[in-house]
Amino acid sequence: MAQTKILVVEDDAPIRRGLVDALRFAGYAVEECPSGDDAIDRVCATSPDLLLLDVLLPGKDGFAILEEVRASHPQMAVVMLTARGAEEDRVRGLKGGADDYVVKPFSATELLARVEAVLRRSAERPTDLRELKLSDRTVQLELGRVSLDDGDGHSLSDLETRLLRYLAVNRGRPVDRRELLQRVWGGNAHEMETRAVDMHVRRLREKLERDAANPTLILTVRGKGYMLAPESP
Amino acid sequence: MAQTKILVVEDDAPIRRGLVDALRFAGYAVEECPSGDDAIDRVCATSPDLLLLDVLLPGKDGFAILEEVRASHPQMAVVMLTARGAEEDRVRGLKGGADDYVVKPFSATELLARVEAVLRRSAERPTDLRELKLSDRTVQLELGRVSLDDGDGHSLSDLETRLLRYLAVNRGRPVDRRELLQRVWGGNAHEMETRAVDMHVRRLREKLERDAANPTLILTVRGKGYMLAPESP
DNA sequence: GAGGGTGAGCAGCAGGATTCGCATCGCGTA
DNA sequence: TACGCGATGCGAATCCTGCTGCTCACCCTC
Repeated sequence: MAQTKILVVEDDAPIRRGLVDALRFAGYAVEECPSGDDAIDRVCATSPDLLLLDVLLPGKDGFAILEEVRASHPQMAVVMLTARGAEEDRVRGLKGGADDYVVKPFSATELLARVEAVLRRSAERPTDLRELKLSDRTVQLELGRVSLDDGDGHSLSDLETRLLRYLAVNRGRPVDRRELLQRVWGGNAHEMETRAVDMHVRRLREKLERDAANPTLILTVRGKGYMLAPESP
Repeated sequence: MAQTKILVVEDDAPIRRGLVDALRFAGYAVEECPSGDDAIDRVCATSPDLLLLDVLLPGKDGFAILEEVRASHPQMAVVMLTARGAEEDRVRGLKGGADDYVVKPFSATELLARVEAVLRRSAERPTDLRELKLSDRTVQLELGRVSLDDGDGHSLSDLETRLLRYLAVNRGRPVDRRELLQRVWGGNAHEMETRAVDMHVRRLREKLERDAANPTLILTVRGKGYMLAPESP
């Protein structure tokens, strides 16, 4: 595989310098972008593997950029740089769909550790899921069909398929409704009710579960979201 | 790291002048605010590292401001300026959660000494705690999860997580119940029973301790409060 | 050592807030 | 018209949180 590419969006020149040097030294291909307003264009132009995004930027701020990036690149790995002490920034960042954050001032070691961890996680996600085995039924994800072992099944809508695929890719981890909206719906999902997710989970359950009232495949984790039950061995 | 930022809230122009000059001279970035009514907004807008707050202000007084600031920025370092002789103001200030106070009239040297001391203390508290290792279990403060090394664990409520974080940040020092109410609960916590703290400590213990009846992690220091046991080497 | 006073541990409870599930409706498109 | 999709509203379940009242442990004084 080609060299991993990282785009650094940071206005402060010395800090940017430090970031770029540290990442280059670690073997990454690094692009830099000093302005928040250009960030989206640069993301589209370079399509990096990971985006390192400062929260405090002149012009468009980090959260706005994150939102736009998520709309067009739902899968992109994003690490945010937040100021020390700004607790709520971190929460906001993570809720907004960042994969991790690093607190300024940071050590190069920590930065690299976080970046590597995020990249590893995003690499681990299987992207070529075609088939999903759930107890006694099989879902053909590219065809959007559920087939039961004992005969026929249902067909899934496009959205349902994408939702199920995302849950499958993150199998065993509860996925937040907001994250689902971000990653599955994409686009203008931020202005949607999160309850829309519930509806689709319900519809999925009706097609997948043996007893939709007592789900065993798509579990709800109170306060966290939904989770596809881990594969039983 | 960027310059340390201090917000000075003081109505008397000459005194404010003196404060600002002294602090600037010492190398701090200083913002000033002449009115008590704007103070909160300025705090939110500039998010300073330290707030220097006069008690006697036209409009909203220093204590009211302190209370509001504590509600939204429980970690912020606050030094109060009190008039000479107003003993009870100092007590009230410290009980209200100020970190220190300076008595007017003051010398620049004394002011700087106090400011530096408070900043040093608050710098010692790592604010970007994400993970807490307690003997054989790990607490993920971001997610509010306790996981035992040998399998599953519990999830912590929001309040529990904040409480534990505060104890962790002040690890090894017994923390007063009143201080906990101020810093963890924030807001209108002063009209609460301090026993509410006990309750939550108990609940934390039940989730954290191997034997909740004989705590080894969250220790009670009689007459002082609670303390997170210092890291064993 | 006895006794009183204070602080802390410990259920249990109840109000309130969240969160979920579900039924239903309306809208737009094929 | 059928279908997919999102919004809305309601009820139920669940959780969080602080209070009350009791007991127990500790400390101090006598």
